[in-house]
Amino acid sequence: MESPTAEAPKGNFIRDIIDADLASGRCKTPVTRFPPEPNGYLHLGHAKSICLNFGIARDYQGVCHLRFDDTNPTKEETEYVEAIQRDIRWLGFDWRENLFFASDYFEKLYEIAVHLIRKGKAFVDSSTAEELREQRGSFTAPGVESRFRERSVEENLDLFARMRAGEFEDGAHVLRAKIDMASKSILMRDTLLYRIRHAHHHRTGDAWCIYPMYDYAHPLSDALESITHSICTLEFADHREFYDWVVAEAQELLPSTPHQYEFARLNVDYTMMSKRNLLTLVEEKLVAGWDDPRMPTLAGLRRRGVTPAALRDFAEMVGVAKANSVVDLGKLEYCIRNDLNFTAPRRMCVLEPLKVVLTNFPEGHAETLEAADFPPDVGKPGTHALSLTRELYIERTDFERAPPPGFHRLSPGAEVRLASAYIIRCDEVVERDGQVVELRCTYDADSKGGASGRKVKGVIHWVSAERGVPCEVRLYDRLFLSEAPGAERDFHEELNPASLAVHAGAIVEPVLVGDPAGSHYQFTRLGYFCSDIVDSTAARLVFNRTVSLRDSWTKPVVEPAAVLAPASAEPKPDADKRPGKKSAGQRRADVRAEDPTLLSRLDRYRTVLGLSEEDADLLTGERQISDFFDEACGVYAKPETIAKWVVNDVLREVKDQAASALRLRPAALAALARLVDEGAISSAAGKAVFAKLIAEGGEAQAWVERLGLLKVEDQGALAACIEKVLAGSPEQVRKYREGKKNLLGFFVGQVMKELVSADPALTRELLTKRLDA
RNA sequence: UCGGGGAUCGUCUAAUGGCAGGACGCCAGUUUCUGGAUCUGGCUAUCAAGGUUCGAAUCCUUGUCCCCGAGCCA
Repeated sequence: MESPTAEAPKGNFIRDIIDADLASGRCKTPVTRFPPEPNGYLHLGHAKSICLNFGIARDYQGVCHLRFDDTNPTKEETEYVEAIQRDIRWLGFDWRENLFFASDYFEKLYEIAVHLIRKGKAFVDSSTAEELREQRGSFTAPGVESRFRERSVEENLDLFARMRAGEFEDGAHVLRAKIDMASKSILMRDTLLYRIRHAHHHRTGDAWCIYPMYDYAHPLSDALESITHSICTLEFADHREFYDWVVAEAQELLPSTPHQYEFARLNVDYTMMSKRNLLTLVEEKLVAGWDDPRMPTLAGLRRRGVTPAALRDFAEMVGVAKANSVVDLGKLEYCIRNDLNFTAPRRMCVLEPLKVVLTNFPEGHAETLEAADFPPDVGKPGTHALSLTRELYIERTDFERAPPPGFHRLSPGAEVRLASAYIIRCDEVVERDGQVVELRCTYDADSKGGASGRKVKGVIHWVSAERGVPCEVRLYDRLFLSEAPGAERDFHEELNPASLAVHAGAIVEPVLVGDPAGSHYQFTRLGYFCSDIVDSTAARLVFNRTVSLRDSWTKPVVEPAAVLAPASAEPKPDADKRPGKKSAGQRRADVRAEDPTLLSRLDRYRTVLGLSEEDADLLTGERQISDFFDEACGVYAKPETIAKWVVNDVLREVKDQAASALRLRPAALAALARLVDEGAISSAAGKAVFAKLIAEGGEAQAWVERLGLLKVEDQGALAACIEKVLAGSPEQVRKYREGKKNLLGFFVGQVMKELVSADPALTRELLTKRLDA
């Protein structure tokens, strides 16, 4: 029960890739990196990335570098560099000696640029920004080549040197890669490498006036650091092609070849995660700063009282995948509670005090009680002293003049227990101007402790009026009213006006007065709190509510989102008149239109061979496929059978290679089809042989013999195998007989694993008979 | 419109041709000096349609929907 946050890493597709790379020897130990740009504070989304990258390094005995991607001097500041390091350390990760800056590589990057120019792979373009934009083309239209594209190497070298020397104004020239302006990917259309920026850099000062672009600097930085797995978010997937291009072109000057992998960035509902918008919140003073407890920044979460362990647990819980998703804020809250429940000592604090006088308690007397720091189920020792006096405060909301049904708290004549103390009964309600101002109660002096035998349904928190300490308590709600702030409209309109509620007149137990700022508590029945690391002082205690307790009594009255007027129903532009992508079917038709042979074969396949419309279409979309099919039919004249094999199995294999590159020969496929057709081998065995033919080539018959796949005629062997499998899985047999019939597949699978040559159809039949007997 | 990436319980995520599993959430009960925590039980999913296969979330085909991309930002 002690450490609920297991933090045992789940697998994910990136770890699968690393496992495979390790197994194949592509890399010995993984080297990852976390590459923030120092232009803002780290947030929840970064936490996921940090946990991923540093987590891999930790679990594989690898290394994770911290590298600042500081290639844009106009946006980056040292303040951010420091804050980022502080936040990563706080989260619990350590880059050891591996702290890097892209700006450390500026000289090397320049050298590589010169190398590219010499190779004729880069040129200085003197077009204006506007010309560049126009010439880039669009999604549908190719770009046009710059009129500066064919400058000589010498001229490029000269110009680039003078760019560096500061001879030109900002924007006068850029260095571009020379790739292909007609590329389908806009990012490959002579990608920009360097721009002129006469700006002061936070680290290199005024040493440079040309700065590399991300697309150029990032892959090279990875390569220079021998990063093995460069993990980034999905929106960079399009950049991978250029990433590979630069690394390949600069290979001679690089110690390694890194690879990029992309995962889906974290989104959390009711939370805005874009750095740009977060900066706006800060700049417009809509929040108290980057560390405002309502911010999703690590600094804000820390100040709010969220623990690093909770964040790590959360990162683990949300997983790593490639599908865009929006995570419930409730999951984060769960992780926070699940950590703090075991670590935050219980104290009592009254937010809205209502005075209670214990009429049968002696005036001027204080009874010292012992209160447990944790409830018994947490299993942690520790107590603290608590003073009970004649006058005390309870929570105003814990009293109801006319209690609703099911109300377990105080009401006229009702009894309730003061936590860690006695049971009291409300005898009299004192009102002034229709307001309840005081409750006069009597306490049962024999009701202390569980041993008294007296039980009441309600237990409420309280603080001695004489001994309690005034304090300020800040309650937070989500900063935004809408699930996806900024998605449908300007986020300013979606700010939650009630995101901060200050209780300036709260009263807390005196024991926590000397505790250091940032101490965590559970204020009983209210939630988890943390003394504010900025504003709380000994003279004036200030607490932030990190998260409330789960509450199965107070139902949410109004869903805050409901308050928001529906966004003006702006229909998505041409959602209905989307022309539809050019389908593969269309492409096949296009190919046939150019090739009369295919066209006539289409007709022949349908009419003479009697193939279905669909198969005939599929087989005539590409000359090589059609040839393959014809050749196979020539060897084994069963067109429908061959068509099935080609359509369902061969087509898959030619997705990323040409049919002519296949090791599988048409004749071999034909022979295989015949073996299956004639019942010599089962279709399952056929698939196995097919896989071998694809991987290694050869003849079907030879593989059948080598793998021992000839169908077993001996039913005795099969029956014995079935018995063995059933005996080995009594639990499954029981479940099957109880009605879980789809376990049949499990049994067939077991038998096939045991006896590869078994006929699955027969196996299934025998199995069914045996199990249903 | 072109290119890239996706689609599994309400949410997040597993299952790599063989038991659709876990977590959050929700509901009911248990228990409790926190209407907390615990424990027990329950809830709900393979985008659609065809095909291949003894067997498909997984392979083939077609279709639908969603996200990203035309900064001298990262």
